[in-house]
Amino acid sequence: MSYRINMPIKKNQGRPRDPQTEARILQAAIDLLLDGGYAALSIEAIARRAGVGKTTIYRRWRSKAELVYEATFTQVDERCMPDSGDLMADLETLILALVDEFGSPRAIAATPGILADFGSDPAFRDTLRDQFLAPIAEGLEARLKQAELRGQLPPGATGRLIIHALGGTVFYRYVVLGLPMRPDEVRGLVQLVLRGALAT
Amino acid sequence: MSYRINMPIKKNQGRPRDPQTEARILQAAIDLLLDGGYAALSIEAIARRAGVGKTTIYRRWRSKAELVYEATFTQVDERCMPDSGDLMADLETLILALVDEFGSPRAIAATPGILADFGSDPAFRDTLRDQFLAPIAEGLEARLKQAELRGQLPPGATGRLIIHALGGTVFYRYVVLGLPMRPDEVRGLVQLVLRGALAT
Amino acid sequence: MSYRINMPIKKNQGRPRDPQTEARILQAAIDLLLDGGYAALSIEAIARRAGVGKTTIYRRWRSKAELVYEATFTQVDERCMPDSGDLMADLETLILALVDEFGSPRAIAATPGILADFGSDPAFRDTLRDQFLAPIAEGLEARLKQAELRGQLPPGATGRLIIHALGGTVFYRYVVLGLPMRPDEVRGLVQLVLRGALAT
Amino acid sequence: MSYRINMPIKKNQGRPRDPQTEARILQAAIDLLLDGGYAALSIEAIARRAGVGKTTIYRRWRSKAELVYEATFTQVDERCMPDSGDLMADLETLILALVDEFGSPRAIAATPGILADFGSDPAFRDTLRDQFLAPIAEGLEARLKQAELRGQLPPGATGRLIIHALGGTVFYRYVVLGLPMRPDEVRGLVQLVLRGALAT
DNA sequence: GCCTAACCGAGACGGTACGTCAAGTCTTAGT
DNA sequence: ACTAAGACTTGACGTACCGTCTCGGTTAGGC
Repeated sequence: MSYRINMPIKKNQGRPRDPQTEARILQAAIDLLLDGGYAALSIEAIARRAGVGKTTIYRRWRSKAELVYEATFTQVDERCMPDSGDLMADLETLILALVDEFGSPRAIAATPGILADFGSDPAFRDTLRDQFLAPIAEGLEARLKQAELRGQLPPGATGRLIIHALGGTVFYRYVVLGLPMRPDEVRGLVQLVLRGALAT
Repeated sequence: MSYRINMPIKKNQGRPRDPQTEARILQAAIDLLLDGGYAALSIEAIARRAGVGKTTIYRRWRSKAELVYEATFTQVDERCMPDSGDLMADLETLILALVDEFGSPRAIAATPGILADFGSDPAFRDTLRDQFLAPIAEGLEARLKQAELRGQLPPGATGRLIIHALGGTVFYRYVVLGLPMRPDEVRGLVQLVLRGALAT
Repeated sequence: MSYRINMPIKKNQGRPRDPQTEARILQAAIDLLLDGGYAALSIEAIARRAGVGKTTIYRRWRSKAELVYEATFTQVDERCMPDSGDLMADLETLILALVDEFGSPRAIAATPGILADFGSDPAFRDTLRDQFLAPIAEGLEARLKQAELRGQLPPGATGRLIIHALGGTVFYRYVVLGLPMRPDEVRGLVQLVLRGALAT
Repeated sequence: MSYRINMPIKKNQGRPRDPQTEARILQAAIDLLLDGGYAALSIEAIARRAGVGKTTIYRRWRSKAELVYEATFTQVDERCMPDSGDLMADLETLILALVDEFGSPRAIAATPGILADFGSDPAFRDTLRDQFLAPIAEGLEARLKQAELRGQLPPGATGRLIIHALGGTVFYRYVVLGLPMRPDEVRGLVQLVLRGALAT
């Protein structure tokens, strides 16, 4: 269910893992990420900085990408779709939150690298999609469906398209172009897409 | 102007470069890219397969990313904005061409890696933007401006947003999700965005 | 007195050691020694094969060398100098027994490694000399002294030299050259050395 | 022909190996051997001290044992059998030279480890036998054969036995017991063995 | 019938070294 | 000046063991 794999299999055998160790590793990864970037990041360096053996890292994460992913995106599961009744306002809130998360220095530093490593590994891409994006997308999709039923949106299969257009634009700005999005740009984007959907 | 750097400095001294060598290197890069992915690609392997010294490669490209970029995206400059008078049809044509290019196996294999390597190098990101994206974006922007003047689009600075929304969605589908876009999805996207712009 | 160290300190407190555990460990060591050699032997592997925790091994032996030594050479103390009156026959008997012990597959596999590990540890070398070689050497020396008194050997300090020549030749054949000694070669050796001593 | 393996195959292709590099590596190995012993020696440490990449070492030697062997025993080929007419004096000279070589601190530190590593590798043991011991043994054997023809030794196949007894005793003293041999002990050994052979 | 202490298995932990791979630079001989 | 080959230093890879430690749990004798 989790993107983490090396959970201990048997229940309570052996010395239990030190929970602080994990925090130290993740923090070391973030620190190094911020001052060297993803490419300059190595498991060795993380281990060195965290004061930890390499095995201790490999015991927990299968690859640099998974480790950095966990170090970078954490609040994922807590995010949920707001529902104020005003669809456009809710979408704006959601995208602003997305921008907030993707616009953080650590996310900017980490995302392209993670994407590249996940690109060659389908399982990892699924992880990303399921763990990180799916929750948002599902909440959003449900909200759109609901809006459709309420008559706020015309019926049709535009839901997925809206999601991809909103998410894609944000990704594009941050990952490809490296240009942050101002709040008014977010509002403009939501208006553009939502009006387009309404006009269908 | 070009992302290629190591042009011979002095004029015509010494043995001239073998023009076939370049082709062999690019072909080797493509071959290896297709069956191992970007991460499994190394200058050494390319040199080995092309039957070429490593120096010969380093003389021509500054990095793996630049080499792969050139090997992957070539028809770039030749593309231009169609102008049939029907804006929506023209946009559809353009995005279909973009999808065609991004959807090719070699582009799918190369893009995330190139992006990651460019992400940490601002100069390289500019290269990408200028060489690859700017020509499209500029043509598109001009076309939109023209449409605005013709009264086919309401006045306002939505041009850049439209471009980012269109490009971003394609990028998101191919690079992040790994899902190809069908022609009808492209048409849906163009309609969504354009109608949104019109409704502003 | 013994090369084994970690005997329980306090008398009979706590759960007593399971005597079978020791046997299982030694057996595991022998098995692994026979199919992988001394170098491929690790405490971890022994523990794994014996179904035992590593601590259980470290509680009993200080090092791999000590463990393997005990696993390999066991009948040592029981051997004693034969005394039939015929010195040459007795020596032959003794050396044949030595050859028997050194020629066993497990001894061949273990000896060079043990020697190497003991080489850097003077205390361990003494252990080897005292525990393993000294009993033989002493019995032999006494026997030679006796022969001297009986007039079967000329007086002089050749005793130790004889011992080293006999032991060294066996060692050289098995450890250095890896060539087994046939019984007739053993007889030849004893004759050579003893006649040499008599001719002094 | 040589125990070194990774000689360049093709003739004069590529950058030639720096001859000084080899010397630096061997010297580093000797230095570390002398103050830490064979067991504490690692390829990494040698590379570090020699200021050399690990690959540069692996390019030249297959294993630590081969490298140390070359670093330790070098004058091998130059040694030859003296022939003064006096067999016993010649043997004494030879064994004194052997003692000299095996008694050096570096040889004492290296030999047990080399032997152990060679023990599990038959090819390496052959190397040792052929490269190092065979030249001595052959010269010695020829000399003994000659002595036999001259009537200085009784006819018979005692040659090999004599060689093993002499060499074995020296090995035993240095490698197993760690006891140096004094010149008078060497003389005693030669006398013992040679008189034994004469008495046959 | 507890208590205490040692035993035991499992496995986490910080290390060190392994042998391999690729990076980018340099140095040959030859074109 | 170009080329192919390959030596060179550097540094990271992922794995294997080292010897120590920390758990839950067992097994005895002494109180």
